[in-house]
Amino acid sequence: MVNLLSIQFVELLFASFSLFKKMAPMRGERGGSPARAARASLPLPRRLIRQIARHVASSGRSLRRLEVSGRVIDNFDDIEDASDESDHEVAQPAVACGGNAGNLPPADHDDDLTSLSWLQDRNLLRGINLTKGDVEDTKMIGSQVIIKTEASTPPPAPRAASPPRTPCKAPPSPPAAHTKPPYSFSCLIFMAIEAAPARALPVKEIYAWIVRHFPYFRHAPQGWKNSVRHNLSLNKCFHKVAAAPGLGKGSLWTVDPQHRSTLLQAFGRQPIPPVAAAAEAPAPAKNSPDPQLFPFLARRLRARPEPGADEYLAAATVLAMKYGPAVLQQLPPAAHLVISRCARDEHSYSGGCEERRTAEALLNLAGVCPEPAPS
DNA sequence: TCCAATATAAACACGC
DNA sequence: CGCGTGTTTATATTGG
Repeated sequence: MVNLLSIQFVELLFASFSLFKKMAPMRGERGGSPARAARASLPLPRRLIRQIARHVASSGRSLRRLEVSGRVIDNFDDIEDASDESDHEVAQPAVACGGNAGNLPPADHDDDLTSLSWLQDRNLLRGINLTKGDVEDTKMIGSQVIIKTEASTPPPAPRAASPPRTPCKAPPSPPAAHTKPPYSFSCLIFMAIEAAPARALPVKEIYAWIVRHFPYFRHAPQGWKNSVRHNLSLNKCFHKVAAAPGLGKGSLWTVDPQHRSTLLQAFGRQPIPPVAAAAEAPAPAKNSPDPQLFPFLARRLRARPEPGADEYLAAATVLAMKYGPAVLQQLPPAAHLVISRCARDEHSYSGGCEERRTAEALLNLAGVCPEPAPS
């Protein structure tokens, strides 16, 4: 079997090289200072390295050493200090690309180099599975990237600043009751509705679900409920259906199946879930979901879903976002295949390529390895 | 700078 | 009238 991860990493290097070439006229091809030359020897885009460092930092650790294809980066001060102007500077890749263009992403994919979602898309961060503790940790990513970390000492002082608006590309801090969840309101609503047995909830229940699973909102300013209602009304992904008799005030809200992929894309724009929450140890941390959180989703996933039913992709995504990828490993391999096929087949309109990339990114994020399509 | 996505606030209507 | 729900508008923020 071909080492897919290695291929993907070669793609990363090739894509970086393409970007490097694209940027050349802007940078001007002059001889550089020694410092510049040293910076230019980085085997990864500077911004990419910073994003990896921030992701590692989100677990309370610090990035100490990053090894890419045998090339070592161990001075991150220089990278942090570098100006934005040099963000895209990448040395010519140290590996031969060997005419792998057939597997290259579309040209516009280069833009994704500046986005963490691109890392997910290319499956590079999947291997990051840091654990708490002070011992040094070494991880392999894509069999060619090695990240060494150590516990940050001292841990960064909590900032009194208000929580960042979501979504944000920066990885979220480890979950805590006082921190705002890194999910947008549409994602929160999506999760709440998808987790419901009937996949329909009245507003009140949506509030309750959010408060139950994200304690931040227990003491958040009341405006967030207004935001939820605003989101339900304005977001065409959510539909109001007739209220069941005896429900009381209000209607039931559902996710429009036609717009589920939009919500999935929104999920794809969310930052990677906190590594601590994604660790396979199911010991529920503070603010982490109850194991019984999504019994219906889990049942759906285990019930050999029909091919093409993208709600299983949604369910898989929601499950993985909440439990971590380990949840999906409990599923039969056939379920992985169905999810994979669904992701590839369901979107055949003009934007299908993007849809597929998003779906595959979500699968990667969820830890599901899509099987290569049969030729 | 522009734009899209999102958050937040507020006003208002409606029905119980 | 109060309250919850739903709609709409306006504005701010953030990141690409």
